[in-house]
Amino acid sequence: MSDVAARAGVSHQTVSRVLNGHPHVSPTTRTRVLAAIAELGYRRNLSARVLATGRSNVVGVVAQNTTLYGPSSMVQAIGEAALGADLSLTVGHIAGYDATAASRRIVERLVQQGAAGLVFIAPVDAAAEAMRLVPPGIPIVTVDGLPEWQVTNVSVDQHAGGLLATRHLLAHGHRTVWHVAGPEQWHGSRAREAGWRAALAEAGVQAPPMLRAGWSAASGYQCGRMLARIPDCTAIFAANDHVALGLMRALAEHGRRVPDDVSLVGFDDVPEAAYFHPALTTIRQEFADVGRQALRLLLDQLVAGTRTAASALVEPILVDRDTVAAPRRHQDAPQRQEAPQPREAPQPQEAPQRQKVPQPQEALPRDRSS
Amino acid sequence: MSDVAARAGVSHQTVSRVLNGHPHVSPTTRTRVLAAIAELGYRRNLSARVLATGRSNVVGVVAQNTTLYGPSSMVQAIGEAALGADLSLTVGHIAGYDATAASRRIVERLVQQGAAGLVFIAPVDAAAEAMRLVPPGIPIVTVDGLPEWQVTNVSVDQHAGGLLATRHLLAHGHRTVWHVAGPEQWHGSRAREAGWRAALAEAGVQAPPMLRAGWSAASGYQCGRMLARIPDCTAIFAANDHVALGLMRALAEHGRRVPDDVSLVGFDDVPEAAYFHPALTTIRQEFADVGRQALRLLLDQLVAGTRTAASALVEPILVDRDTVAAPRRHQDAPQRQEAPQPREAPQPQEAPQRQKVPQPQEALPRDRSS
DNA sequence: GGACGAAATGTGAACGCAAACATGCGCGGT
DNA sequence: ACCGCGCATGTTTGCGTTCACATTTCGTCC
Repeated sequence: MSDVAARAGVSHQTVSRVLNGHPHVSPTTRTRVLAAIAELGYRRNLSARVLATGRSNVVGVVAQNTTLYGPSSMVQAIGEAALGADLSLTVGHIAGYDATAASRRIVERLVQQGAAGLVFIAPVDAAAEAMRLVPPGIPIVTVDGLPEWQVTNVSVDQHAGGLLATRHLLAHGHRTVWHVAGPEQWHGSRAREAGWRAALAEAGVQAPPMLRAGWSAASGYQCGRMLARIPDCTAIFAANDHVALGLMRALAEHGRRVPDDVSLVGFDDVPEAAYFHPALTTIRQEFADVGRQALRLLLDQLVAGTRTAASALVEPILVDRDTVAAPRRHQDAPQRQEAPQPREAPQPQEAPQRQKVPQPQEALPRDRSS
Repeated sequence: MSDVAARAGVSHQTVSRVLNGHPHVSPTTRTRVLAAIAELGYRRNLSARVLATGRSNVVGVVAQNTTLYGPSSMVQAIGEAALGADLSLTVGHIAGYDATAASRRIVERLVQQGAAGLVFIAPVDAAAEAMRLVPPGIPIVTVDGLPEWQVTNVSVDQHAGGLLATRHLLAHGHRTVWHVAGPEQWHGSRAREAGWRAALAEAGVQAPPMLRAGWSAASGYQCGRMLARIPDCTAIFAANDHVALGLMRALAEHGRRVPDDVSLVGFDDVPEAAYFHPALTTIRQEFADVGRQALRLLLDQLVAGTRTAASALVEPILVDRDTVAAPRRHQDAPQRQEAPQPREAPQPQEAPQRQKVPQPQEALPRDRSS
């Protein structure tokens, strides 16, 4: 910086003023300084700046399972929003599911780095523990956190999602709705389950036993192998879209057609859900919206200078596609089970009127993979 | 720090020594200092440290399209490897596809932050441009970069992947293989296309016209609507698994069965590919491996203190599942096209011997979504 | 034309740490 | 008994900024 000052024939302080856009700098010196900066290829040292000012404009994000669609979408959205707010982002990626030690290290580092604020993507309790390590002065926002943590939180209303899915299935005339839930540790799983139970209760039907899956197609497949053997099971609410995919495969292998024999609702609305076979009816979570709101709430705290306990809920929406139909008449079902040709096609063109082009304007903007 | 020193009854320098694990500190003072640190909840200021030492242990990652499976897996792997190497990671997420401006800002910031090294996930040219802004002193590794950039690079051997896929289809007796390519700007797309052409050439067959898709199921679906009308098209090599999914749907809607009427090979091996309907034969990219190698190569440069131009190639592997079969005899095909019942089921249980359980031990460890 | 005030610029110190150098202590060897 | 060496610790300085304050310059009003 003093090199620049020397070259421009001014003091270092004037250079600093130019750099920070302070007033009381004459246009001529400003251009002279700017020219010197350009000629020397000078870049200000952010560490020194942080040291001198005591504040930084970096926001830390603590996330796990960032290969999953939800977390990665949210991190991406937070990143974009941060860029817009002229903040820089440091993302700490926690490996694996249980990760208290890893998250502790990450938080520790983020704090030492002087992060101005922290966003915890905390769909499981592990992340909450590390939150204690954050000095009270620095603002926090959780995503998918728990209200009892008493910090600003934003999440999708998972309970409403469970309600939506279950009601949708019941409205088509199903006696009851089965549920393949996600991992127990995830808050979202529990809330969706609660929503499912609530919808069942309000319809006055008893909840069938619940199955537990991971988030993967593989675990959905395992659950599906069980459910396919239960003739009474005509409607399933799946933990997420990939679990639904695994379910569909298992059902197909057992000759149970979707949606003719069993109806299915997923969760998330991953971009490819519209192209499953058949196209998946699902509950859409607007992850990008969640990420943006998280950053906004953090920003609010940053300018206020204090932690708050505000919160935002993003409403999920039902995306109706081809995996939900009215159940077949009850007497048909056993008849079908005893049919000699057990391995039949799972409904491809049998109901051509459902064969709508899967809304390209809806699915196109969201590209995945490779 | 001086507070700690005062409390422990030593000088600040001794505290510093303890913090950095320097020798020549007696065990008793060490424990005393440690105790004082714990009591005071002291945390060293990383900015000051960076300022004083001139070196930082943060690695910058410049990435775009981090919601895609590939990039997110790689970022995740880099993050885990970095944690292991006691480095911290700053991830700059570039929004959208064209992003020279955004990447420039991100690089600028990373450099100012004093990043010790940079990883560019650069599957398109946009990222390369910003690479010029990095001062020559600081090491760079690109992922999916181009050899002519003259920097250390690691990528999956996409050419070999194209070769693998095309040869596999040809080996099953297909006259030729069609290709639905990914976006032209992506280096990987071009390399896969080249591999496809090479395999075709070595078999002495002419390349059919090539289709261009995005990475999404939606764009695959659009391409599939065209290909489904071409009776000669019996084998397709898809840009990636999601494109393959879209293709499968379009083919099914036109009554063309996979693999009976047309065989299909995808790319990536996303966790749910084994649960597509039918299970997708695909080329697996070991993204996590790529990420780890990238960090290793960066580390090598960090200790060497110079940029190098080493590089690593990760070999893709063919994962054979249920979407590739021998083509039907030629006289069968037209007969099928003229059949009065045009909308028939796309091969569910007709070939039960292919109905293998989709290797749960392979798909289980990789959980996605929500 | 002088005084006053605002604008423009400069000066010194401090931020928290680590590196280099300086000091004090105890030990063993001749 | 003395010297010298190595270990343990303290002191000083500087990293590149910004901040608070001091100083100079310029325009303007009476």
